[in-house]
Amino acid sequence: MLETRDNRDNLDNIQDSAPMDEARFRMRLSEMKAALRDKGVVITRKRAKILEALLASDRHPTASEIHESVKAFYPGTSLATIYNTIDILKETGQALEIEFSASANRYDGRIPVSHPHLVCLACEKVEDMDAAAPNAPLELERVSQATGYDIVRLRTDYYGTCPDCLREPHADAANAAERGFA
Amino acid sequence: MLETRDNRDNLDNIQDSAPMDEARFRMRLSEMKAALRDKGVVITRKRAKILEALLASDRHPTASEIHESVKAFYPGTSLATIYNTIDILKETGQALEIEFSASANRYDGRIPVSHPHLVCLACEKVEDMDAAAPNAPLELERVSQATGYDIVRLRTDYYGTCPDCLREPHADAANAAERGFA
DNA sequence: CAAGCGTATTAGAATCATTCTAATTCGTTA
DNA sequence: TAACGAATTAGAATGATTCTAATACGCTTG
Repeated sequence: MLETRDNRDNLDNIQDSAPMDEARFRMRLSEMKAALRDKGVVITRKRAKILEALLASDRHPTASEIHESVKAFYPGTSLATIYNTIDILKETGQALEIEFSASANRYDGRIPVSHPHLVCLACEKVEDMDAAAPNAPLELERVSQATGYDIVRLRTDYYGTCPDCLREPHADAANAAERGFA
Repeated sequence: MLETRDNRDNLDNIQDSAPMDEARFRMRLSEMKAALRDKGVVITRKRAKILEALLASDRHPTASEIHESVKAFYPGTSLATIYNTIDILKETGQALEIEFSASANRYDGRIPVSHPHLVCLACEKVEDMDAAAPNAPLELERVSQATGYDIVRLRTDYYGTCPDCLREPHADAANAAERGFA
């Protein structure tokens, strides 16, 4: 362990995450369901929709965005159910919470382990920066050793303005609907 | 620009931030005051105390921790004044906000530019990881170029349990009073 | 099909950090 | 001393999240 890694030259790989193709979507979805069932959690129809909404959005949805999405199918759904399900996903390691105090938290069910994000301060979307993940600045174990902390998670987020918002200064959070091929 | 940097071998430098010595404290304090005056902001006695409380704490205080600290000198002080002053500090680039949604935000007036933090999930303190700053994983400009974003800030935080809390499982936020040589 | 049990779901209240508001006070300068 | 703008205040408003206590649902067993 503690292997040395050279960070040069792997920047060419950086790219924001592409929309998930349907095959990957289905695979990840059953992965999540399986993980929940393993813990004895019942996959109700509402919960299934919540998982789908989480995966279908390519902007890392908030609890309330998921809520809107689910209500299109099950109008009576309560926000509490969304939070409840998200909690289970977090506990089982199936979703990553990306905390924001200024606005609502966002959730990543596609890549539930820590990885860099691109956060647009204009439209508030959050994109994955997939390729940079292996670039993780300093590995957890190494920082643990160096600091005496028991490090369990690394958060790396880049804040700025996304290309869309750079082009159209007034593009706001509204143009960020779900895609939803589920 | 876009110079290549090798990230190997500079891990030996990692260390959490030491308490600020008095000389550095005074220097940074007048730096902050000067920056505010430049913007036409009046440095009232209360505001001076707020700056001092921000600098004196080595755990990156919350607004309400600063409030407590200031109330020891000016009992009538309102929380709104704390937030008000923090806002000015943020606007003038004199303090960095470290957002947490689960609990209150914390503020860094010592090193107001983006740098890695060590966050203890047990006692909630936030320490600077000074030496790792030059290690910044991927420079802002480089990520900007690679992604098309206009990146303005990088957040890098390591979450875990600090050495103190590892030793005493029940050390809580209470044992984190201000030092206060101001 | 009916009864019973545990989980899921609900509406609404509670919490907590933060922001807002409108009124008051302070500091400075004339 | 008067007057103006900035600073400060208490308390209300906001908004995300969590809590609570009651109800509904889904499944199993008789």
